[in-house]
Amino acid sequence: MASLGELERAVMDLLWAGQEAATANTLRDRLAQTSSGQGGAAAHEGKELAVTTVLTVLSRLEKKGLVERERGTRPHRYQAVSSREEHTAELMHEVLGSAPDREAVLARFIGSVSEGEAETLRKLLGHL
Amino acid sequence: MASLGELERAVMDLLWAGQEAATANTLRDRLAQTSSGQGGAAAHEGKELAVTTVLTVLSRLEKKGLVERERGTRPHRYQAVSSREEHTAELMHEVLGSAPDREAVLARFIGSVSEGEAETLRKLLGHL
DNA sequence: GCAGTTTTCTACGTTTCGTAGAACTCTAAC
DNA sequence: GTTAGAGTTCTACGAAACGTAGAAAACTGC
Repeated sequence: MASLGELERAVMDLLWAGQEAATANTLRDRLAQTSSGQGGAAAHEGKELAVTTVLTVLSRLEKKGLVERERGTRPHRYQAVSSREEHTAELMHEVLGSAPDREAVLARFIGSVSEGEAETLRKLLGHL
Repeated sequence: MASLGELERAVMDLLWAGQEAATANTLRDRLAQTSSGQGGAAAHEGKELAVTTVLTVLSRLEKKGLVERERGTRPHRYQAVSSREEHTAELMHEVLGSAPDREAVLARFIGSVSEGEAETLRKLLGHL
């Protein structure tokens, strides 16, 4: 129960991009616009989706614990529970966690990281 | 097309555990045995599967690029394309790769790694 | 109270995965 | 060289996840 579908991801991308909570309608509009400019990460191009579709997806994302909704206001407002970075990092831990030989995996992982990122990691590890 | 089903994972676990290529029959037998001892990572307990089931799963894993088969010998022999560590590390890169802010993700990731592993990482990074 | 907006319920088509029978293809023994 | 048995491929079905959305219910402002 970790991976997202195409539309689910598109919605999360919007929620992660905009810092404020958004309504289903807003999201539907943004989904329709995305990718009109140039090739972003939008698989859902100019497609005009029904609002109910977006709502269904949002409910599913809520059930998965990725999205939180304010039920107080009438047009409910939705927002990501954690930032994209937090979520991605969590996912990485999930992937890593299922391995009995974590250190060996980390070794491979580090082996194929760019020098710039390696430098960043060194700094981060120094702080511990 | 990255995540595995329960049975697919069980099969991969066997292929990763045994260093030699195995036949579908062998795998079926091992799947049946697993977990008789104590709680391993075997969701597929004493269940006796049909060989065709195992073959289907192996074919799917082959299509996904996780498994390789020797077609020369008659009972085809199957083996993992890459080690579990390689595969897991690759998965981690996949997860990370989809993020625009890789460094921020790495920061979060490192932040929640055990001290022992941090030490390992420091060593590995020193070698670059 | 009513019209419009918003949310929930229900549903259907597609894909993935567990599962396996039926049919086809080898190989070894005769 | 034919055949029986082992092995592989084809085909298929049920369950779950996901994209998609209409119908119905709930709410809000007038």
